[in-house]
Amino acid sequence: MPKAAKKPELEKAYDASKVEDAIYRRWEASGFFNPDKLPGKRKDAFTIMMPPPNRTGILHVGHATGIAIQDLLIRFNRMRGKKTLWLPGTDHAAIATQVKVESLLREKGMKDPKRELGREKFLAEVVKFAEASGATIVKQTRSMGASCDWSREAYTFDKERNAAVNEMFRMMYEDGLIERGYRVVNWDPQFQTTLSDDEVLTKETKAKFLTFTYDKDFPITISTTRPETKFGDTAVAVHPDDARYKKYVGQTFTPTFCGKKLHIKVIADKAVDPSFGTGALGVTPAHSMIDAEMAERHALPTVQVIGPDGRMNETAGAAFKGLTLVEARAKIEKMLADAGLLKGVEEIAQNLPVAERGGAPVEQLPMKQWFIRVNKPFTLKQATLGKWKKGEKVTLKQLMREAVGPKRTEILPDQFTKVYFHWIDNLRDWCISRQIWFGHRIPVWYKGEEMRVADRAPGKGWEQDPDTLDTWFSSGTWTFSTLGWPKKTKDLERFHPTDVLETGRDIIFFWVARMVMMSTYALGASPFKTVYLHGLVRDEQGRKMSKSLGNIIDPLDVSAKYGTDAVRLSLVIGTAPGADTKLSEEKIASYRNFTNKLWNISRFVLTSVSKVQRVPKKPTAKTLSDKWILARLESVAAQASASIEKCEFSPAGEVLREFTWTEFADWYLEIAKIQMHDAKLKASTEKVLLYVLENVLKLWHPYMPFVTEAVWDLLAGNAKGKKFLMIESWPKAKTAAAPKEFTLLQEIIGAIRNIRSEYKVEPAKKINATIVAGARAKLVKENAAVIATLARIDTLTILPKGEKPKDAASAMAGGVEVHLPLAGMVDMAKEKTRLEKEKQNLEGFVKSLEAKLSNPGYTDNAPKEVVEKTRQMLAEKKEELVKVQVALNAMK
RNA sequence: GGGCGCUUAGCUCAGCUGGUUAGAGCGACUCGUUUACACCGAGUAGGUCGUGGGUUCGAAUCCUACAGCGCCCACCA
Repeated sequence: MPKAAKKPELEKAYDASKVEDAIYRRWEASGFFNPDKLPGKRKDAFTIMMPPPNRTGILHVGHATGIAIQDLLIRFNRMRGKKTLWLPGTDHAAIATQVKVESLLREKGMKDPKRELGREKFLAEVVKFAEASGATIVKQTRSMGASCDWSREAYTFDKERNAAVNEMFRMMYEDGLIERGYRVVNWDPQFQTTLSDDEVLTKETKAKFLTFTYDKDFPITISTTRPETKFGDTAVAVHPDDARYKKYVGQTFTPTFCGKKLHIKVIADKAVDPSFGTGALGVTPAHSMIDAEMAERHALPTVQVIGPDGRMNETAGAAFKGLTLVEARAKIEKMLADAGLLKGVEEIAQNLPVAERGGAPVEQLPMKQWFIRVNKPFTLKQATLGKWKKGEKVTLKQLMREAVGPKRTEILPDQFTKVYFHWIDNLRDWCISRQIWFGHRIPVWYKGEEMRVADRAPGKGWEQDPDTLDTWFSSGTWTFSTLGWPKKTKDLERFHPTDVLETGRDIIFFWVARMVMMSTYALGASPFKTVYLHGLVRDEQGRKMSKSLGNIIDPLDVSAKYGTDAVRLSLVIGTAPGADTKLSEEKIASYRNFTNKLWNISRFVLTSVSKVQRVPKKPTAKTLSDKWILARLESVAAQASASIEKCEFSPAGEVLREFTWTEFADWYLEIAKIQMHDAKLKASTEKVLLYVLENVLKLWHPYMPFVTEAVWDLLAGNAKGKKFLMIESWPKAKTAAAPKEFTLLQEIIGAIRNIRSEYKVEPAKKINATIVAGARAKLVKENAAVIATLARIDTLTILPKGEKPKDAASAMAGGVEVHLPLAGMVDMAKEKTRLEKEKQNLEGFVKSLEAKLSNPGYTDNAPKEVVEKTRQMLAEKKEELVKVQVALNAMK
């Protein structure tokens, strides 16, 4: 044990790299990351499920942002006495990981890794990679200081999560929500798999827009950018009101298009825009989802002419079979031109659908796949969202819509609620089967014509569906599969629904919506109370970070250089939810400066007090400055707490920063130096210093866990029952009015400093000051030492009100006059105009408030607090009005 | 095409439901090494709040039109 009186030795500059690892190891060893091991009675739970990073590589700065925000919330709530669970994990990310491993194997010289290795060996490679990647991610998450419960770590592809996936599939299948069907799907010819609508992006390209007829006898001219699909046309659609084509509607033609005979029915559909192109369009039900919908309305047959290999198939005719789409397109154009059928070629801008991964053009093809039906009513097995009872019929879409909104799941920033609803309204059935090897195998077994849904083979001769599930199917269960579902565990009961989901705004549809769907469906409750979305972290010029631009800021690199706390601050302060943020090393360096500032504040306090000790209770304030700093601390704690509760991390951080740097360090610390010279004030000043420091450390802990814990260790090092700052209790927060006299004191000091620089008094030279203090004489007298030191005055003379300082010439000789109150310097004419304007404004304001309060519609309907606040404001404004009037009268 | 935003100091942004003289950080400039900190301190300069109109006693804030920028969704075939 160190001796009680021994003072800590602190380095001049804070060196994060020397302390962080050890601190994290001590936190982890304490067990306090685990909610079950937290001390004290903790009734309320606070839960965050960490969005599992993909096991495709390493953490980037976006992950670091998430970790910083989530850890902030977790540490804040842990200190506030909540039973906090932050459950970490990783995502197998099916397609992304498989694609990554494939390309790694190619780099090693394999030409077609999947074919060369076969399913089993290839999967072994993927698993090996995923394991290594998972280990890296965990290590990196630790180094960011994440206080998550590693004992509950989950993986979207482990046994428990597989059980949850299978159970979810079974339930939905039995409710008729999962269905196998032959439908037009998004097909990625490069990776040979289906994609969900959300995995398809658009890319702007130029395309040839051909206008032509199928053959010379066909009466209607159509246009397309994709002539190769026209072999699959089964109709031509026109608008019902289009007079040009009315006579053909209902007729069937059998034109020969580039050597292939078609059966074309002319149909009328309101979806057709008569003003675009020729006002007629060839309907290709097999290769366009829009056309497929039209085909459904008109009972048209589907003819597939493009194969899964991205080439023309035999239905397109012998002359075209095997051609790539580009080849076929050129050939058709030439044939049409040669036959004199081509009426026009135009170059137009077109949005080409491409795969999110790989970027290959996506084809729309009819295929037999598994779908989740979002518009199909099913019978609820439990009361849901407080709106529906067990046994009622609803659709998944209804559930997803109802779960979000005021008093339900709240999305921050608010404007994303609209985006969410917009997406829900346009949502189509979700294709969940993928022709990817890496992923949860579809739990369906076939034997001849028979089909069963089961975890394991139902018997001999059954073969499992070769496909796997869309990775978001398993991620959708994340908030509850991580707690043991489908088993009815204690964790599930205690920690679900979770409190906050913090994630990137780019996966609101992919993930957030799917979690809402799965949780409301399976558990009858929305999976989280608040969704906090962060934006993209960009470089200092606002560009996306990418390897090719070489502008990537690796959170681990900069953490090593500037300290993890600095990196976390730079990601949390100065950013707004949902908005993209720009990050630069300069910004990180400025927050490193702040961590160092806090370190040095601590160093000063710890080395200048006679005894390092904790001061748990608010000490007695002996001076104006003591009163001021203690009141400010309380207000700041109240403000910061309120802001953090509302997930306003940046404002809270700014308030704390302002308090710590400007108020505590620049003002109070300087004053404390003076007070500590006074034997009568020494002991009390030390207590104030220690007390404020202790609370500053607490308030900052969620933002900068490492440096605060490091200092705490020094502060509480000798205390009995020493604990981690991590589990200390959050400062009690009340708003307290700081004494206004202190502001005046600051003004006096400022005024003298100004005069010094006005007279260009050399800095080292002390001056004499005569203060005409008037009514403030008491204040000046009591704080004479502070004024004299901070303003560097040698002798301070306080003159009673009305008496003028003697010689103006003394200023030249180093004597300075300070006239107080400062209002004496104000231009009277200007002041009068200002006051008159203010009077007018106040009168109007008072009038409007009175009108508001005399309106029963307002007083009866508005919330009580709001009405009360209005009353208070009225009283305040009336008082102000009187003051303004008095001031005006005094001027006359 | 539909939807959602943004435009405030040289740069990055705060500014909540209208209410003192519009703020912060970074940068610039001046001064200063006083034993917590130069990863620092004391100061200074810099804004007709995108433009026009409107509502109001009062507008950066509300409404409206316009201009510029961004994001999301859909694809006109």
